[in-house]
Amino acid sequence: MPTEAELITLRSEKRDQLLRKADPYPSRVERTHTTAEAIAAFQAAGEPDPDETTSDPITVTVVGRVIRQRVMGKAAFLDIRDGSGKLQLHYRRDVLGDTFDDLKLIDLGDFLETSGMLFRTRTGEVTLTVVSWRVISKSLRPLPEKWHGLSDVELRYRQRYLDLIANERSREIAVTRTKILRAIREFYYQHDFLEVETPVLQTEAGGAAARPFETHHNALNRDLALRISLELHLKRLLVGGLERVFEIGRVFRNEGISTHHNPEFTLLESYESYADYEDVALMVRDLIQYVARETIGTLQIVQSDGTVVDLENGWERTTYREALLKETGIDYVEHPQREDIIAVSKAHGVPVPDGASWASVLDNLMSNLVEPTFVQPTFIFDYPTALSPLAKRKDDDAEIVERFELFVLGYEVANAYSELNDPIDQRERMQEQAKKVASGDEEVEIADEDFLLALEHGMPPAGGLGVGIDRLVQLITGEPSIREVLLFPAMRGQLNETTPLPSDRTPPNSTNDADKTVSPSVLNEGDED
RNA sequence: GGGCCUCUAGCUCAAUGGCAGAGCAGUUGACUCUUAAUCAACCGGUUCGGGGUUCGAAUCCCCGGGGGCUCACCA
Repeated sequence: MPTEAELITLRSEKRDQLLRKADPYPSRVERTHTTAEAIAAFQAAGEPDPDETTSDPITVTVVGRVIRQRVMGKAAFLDIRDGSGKLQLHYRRDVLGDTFDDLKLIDLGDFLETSGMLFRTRTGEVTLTVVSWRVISKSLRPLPEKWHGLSDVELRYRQRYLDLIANERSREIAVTRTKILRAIREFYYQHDFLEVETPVLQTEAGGAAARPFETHHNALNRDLALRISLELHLKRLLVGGLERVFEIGRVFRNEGISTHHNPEFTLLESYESYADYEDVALMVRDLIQYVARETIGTLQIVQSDGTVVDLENGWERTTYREALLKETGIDYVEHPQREDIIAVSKAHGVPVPDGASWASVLDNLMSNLVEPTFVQPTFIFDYPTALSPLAKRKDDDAEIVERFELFVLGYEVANAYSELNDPIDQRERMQEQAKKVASGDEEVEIADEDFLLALEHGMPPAGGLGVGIDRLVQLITGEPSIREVLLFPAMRGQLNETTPLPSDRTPPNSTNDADKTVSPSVLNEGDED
């Protein structure tokens, strides 16, 4: 009787019947082996046959969620899954007696605790002969289909738990992501970096050119912003004498959503005193190679479209000026005037937004015409000073800073510089940025007095790095959309209305007197609510 | 925000202007080595919402909503 409401009602009634026998939601559960451990133990013992008296059978208690059910009269096979894998269970009426019939109360999705002996079936599958079993969690809603699984992208993102249940690939990505984070931490620990945490709520969001989210602190009656980068606080720590620090943290940018942008994303930043951007370039290459080796065991990474990214050999270096010149024939230093660069941009078919500064027009050119061409890992060194208010100028050219960005698959994966530690220059550069706000450029670095105060106490020379973790995970998993590597990507609106549970469910403690086996016909008539 | 595509049973999908269907899941029955178990019967719909055109709309048109891709935006 399957509208969704009816499916739920049926399961609820099975729950009630289970309640009369035992609590289907016990808090204490027994488990001697994961399913993977059980199979391994069976094999390690030489696969003793429980029907033979010559050897001791392997007896285990395992737990897991029922994902398939094949009932054949007086015997049944159930597949359960736990975090380690799957195990087939064999229920036999001649072994279980009356408790065999309780299988009727089991639905796909329920969690079981089962004890018994392992054997190998005729068709070769390691299987548990169930001697005793019980329900340890009853599922009230039907799961996605067992074969086709869940493919509706919207449901996969909004109800990720269903995606994780139904799709192996989804579990794989989630696991790879945590392995990547662990490998990053290991790498930094090995290099004597301290992992630190800095504020998410800030009076002014700085360290990057992006629009922040605004919020409000009631007790202080004060507007606050969610951070857009980690940079300015981490540098304060360098001032304080922590020589090597890193943070992996969520930052928030009030911008559009795309296959490479989510409003909140995970940023890695690290700062190393007495290093410069050349040191950082070597480090980031080592870091990414280390992460790839530790997580997927290869440096040749196949993307979903078949492109192979080679993290072993690429790593070409070019400069900002060279890259633009080579790809477009434009030598930007020959176009120092705003009107001039705008004309060049338009001549190359790149539209110019109203009020764009010289720097943003130039940057636009790069991101439209040049960056997409770098598929294999490529460093672009030496950015125009106007684009990089927090980076140190080159010794021999004040208009260029010691900065590089790393591009893979046409998008930015890392950004680094020799950090600007001259407080006077820093103040002027921030004030320069402030002027852009006046002329209509909304996304610029703001002058942060607290940060400048720290710098004025002296910050050691340092090399800093920022890596978009979500994009790195995309690269390593080969996923073309950032939403696939975020467990809960940002979605517009809400989950569609769902079928509520029946309202007359009795809570476990209030003993309900018998009677209430509602017949299907009764259910059909009553359209309550 | 623009363009293109998309939304049908719990899930996966058919039906292109003419009675809204199948598989899985579910219920009942048969079945003690199955594994997408099998066999039989049954149950299941606000076709995303609203309006319109038409004798007749899942289908065509308009408005709105969700989602995907893409462009713009976005280091």
